[in-house]
Amino acid sequence: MKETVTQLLESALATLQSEGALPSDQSFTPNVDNTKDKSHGDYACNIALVAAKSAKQPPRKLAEALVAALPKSAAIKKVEIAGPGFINFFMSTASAFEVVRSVLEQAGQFGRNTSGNGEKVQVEFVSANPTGPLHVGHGRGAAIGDCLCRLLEANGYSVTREFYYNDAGVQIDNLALSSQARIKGITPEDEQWPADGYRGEYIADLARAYMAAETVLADDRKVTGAADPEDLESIREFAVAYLRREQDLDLKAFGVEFDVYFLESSLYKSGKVEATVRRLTDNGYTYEHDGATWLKTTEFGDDKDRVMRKKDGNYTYFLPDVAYHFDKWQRGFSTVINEQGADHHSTVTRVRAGLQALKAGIPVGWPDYVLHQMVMVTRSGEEVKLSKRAGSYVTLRDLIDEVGRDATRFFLAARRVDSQLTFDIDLARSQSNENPVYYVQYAHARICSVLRKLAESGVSRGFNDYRGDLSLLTLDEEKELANQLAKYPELVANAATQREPHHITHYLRELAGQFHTYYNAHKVLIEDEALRDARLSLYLAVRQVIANGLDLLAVSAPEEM
RNA sequence: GCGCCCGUAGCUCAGCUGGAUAGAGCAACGGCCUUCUAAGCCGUGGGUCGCAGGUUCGAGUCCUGCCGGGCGCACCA
Repeated sequence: MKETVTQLLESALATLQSEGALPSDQSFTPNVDNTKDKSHGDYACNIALVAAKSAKQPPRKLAEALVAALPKSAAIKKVEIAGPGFINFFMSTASAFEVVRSVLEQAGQFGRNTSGNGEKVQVEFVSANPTGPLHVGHGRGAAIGDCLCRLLEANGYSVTREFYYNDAGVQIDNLALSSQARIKGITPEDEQWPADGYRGEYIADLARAYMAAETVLADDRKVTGAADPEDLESIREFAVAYLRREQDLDLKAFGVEFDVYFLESSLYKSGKVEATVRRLTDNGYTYEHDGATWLKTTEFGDDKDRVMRKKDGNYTYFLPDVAYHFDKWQRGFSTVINEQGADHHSTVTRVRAGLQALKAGIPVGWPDYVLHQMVMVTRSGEEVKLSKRAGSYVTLRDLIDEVGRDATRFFLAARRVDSQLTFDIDLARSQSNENPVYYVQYAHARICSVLRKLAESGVSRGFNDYRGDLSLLTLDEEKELANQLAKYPELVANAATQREPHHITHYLRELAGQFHTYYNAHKVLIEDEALRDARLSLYLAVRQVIANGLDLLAVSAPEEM
C-alpha cells in the first residue's frame, strides 16, 4: 500500500525531471508517512516541501505539478494538496482490505521478511556471572535481548544467542569462600564470615546440596558435590554449576534459551588472550608505566588510556573482553549486538578502541550496543529492594512466580531501553483493563470465543479461513483496523533496525484497543451471513496479527481466559 | 568536576530517520451487561513538551547553554 504510493510518486518525480520542472542531476526520494489525522487521508508525502527549493517553485505549486503527473491507480480514491504543500492520499476501500487476505494466507509468516538474507547475527545478552540468582535487571536484558533476536529472525537474519560469563577470577574466589563458610556453618552475622562474602540465602542452599553430594546439571556443565568442606576447588566448581543451573531454570521459566555459553576462562586456555596482547603490542599501541602495561585507547576516542596488564601480572577484565569480541568477529558475525545494563556503558568505548587497535579490518563502531537503563520494582507504591533468596536485590524468579511469565516479559519489554523502568507489581498482577498484557490477550481470546460460538451454531471456520466479500465492510472502524494490520510489516522491520522492541507492545495495545471498540459497537454473529463472513475474515486477520506480535515477545496468545 | 541516558497531562509512558490543531492508558467524573467473554466499551475535563537561546518554510524531535533526576568515572567485573 505504502509502496504503491511511493512508486506512484517516484514516477511523477521522474516525469517532472524529464520535463525540466525539477533538476535531473539530483535524486528525490519521496518519504511517505502514515497520517495521524483521518482528514489527511491514509498517507501523506512532504516531498513538495522538501524539493521546493531545488525546483525554484513554491511548495504548493510543485505539489500541483506532482499530482498532475501521478499515474492513474485503482488503489487511490482521491489525492489532495493541503497545508503548506502536503500531498494527501486517500486509498480506495477495496485496497484497504487486501491486507486481510494477505494475513490469512501468510498466517504466522505475515509481517516477516527476508531482508536479512540469512546473514549471521549474534546477540549477546544477560551474561550474568554465576555468583547469584538473576535480578530484575537481567530480566529486562533477557526480555529485550530475546525480543530483539526474534525480531531479527523475523527479518530473515540467522541469529545466535550467546551468554558470556566468568567462572574464574576474584568474584568466583569470593563465591567459593562464601560457600565454604556456609558449609562450615558460618553465617554472615559471624565474625569469621569472609569480607565482602555473598550473604544471600542461596549460598546456604548451595552448601547443603554440596554436602549432600547432589549432582547438578546445568545447560553447559555437570558437577557432583564432593561433600568435603576443605576442598575449595571442588566447592568452587560445584558453586558455579549450582548457580548456573539456577540461572538456567530461571531463564527457561522466562522462555529464553541460549545457543552458546562462552567462558571467559576459555579465552586464556585457547591462548586468545595472549594472542590479543601480542597483536596489540606488535601494532605499537602498548606501553609500560608504573609497572603496568597500558593500551593507548586514547588513539581511538577514549578519554584516557587503560591498563591492560596490572602490576601483579594479571590482566584487567577489559583485555579478555577485547579478545572475546575479536573472537566473535573471527567467527564471522558481521553484526554483533551486545545487550547490557547501562551501568556498563563505560566499556563500550574501550572495547571498540581495543578492537581498532588490533588493525584487523573491524569497522569503526563495531559492535552494536543496546544498553538498558535501571529497573525499579514497586509494590503498593513503595520500592521493593529485597528478596528472601538473594537478600540485597529482587530476583527475576520473584517476578515470574508472582506475576507470571507473560506479564513479566511484556512489562520488561514495554519501555524504551534508554528510559528507566518502574515495574509495578500490583499493576502486573491486576486482572483488568489497566493491565496491557491481559488487554491484548483478551482481544485474542475474544476472537477465539466468537469462533467457538459460531461452531456451536454448526458453522465451522478455521483460523486462516478467508471467506466472504470484503467489499461489504464499509464501517470506519473496519477500515481503520485493516490499516492498522497493514502497518504491522513495517513495524517488524523498523523495530529490528532501530533495535527498539518496545514498539511491539505499543502496537499490540493499539490494535487490541481498536478491536475492542469494533467488537463492542458491531456484532459479528448476525443473520446476514455474507456480512458475517466478511467481518469474521477481518476478525481472523486481527487474531493472527495479535498472535504474531505476541510471539515476538514470547508472550502466549490464549484461546480463552 | 568529566562522560552517557532521561525530563511530554495529577500518575505511568508513546510520539515512527523535523511535518499539518501534541497522543494513549491509569486516576477523576458521568453512562453501557435478558445481546458473540464487562479481563470490555462510550463520553467529559486535563498540557508554557524542564528553562533560555539558535538552525528553517516548519522543532517535543536537530545544535548550544543552564536546571533537575539516574548511571558511570579502578592496576573491580
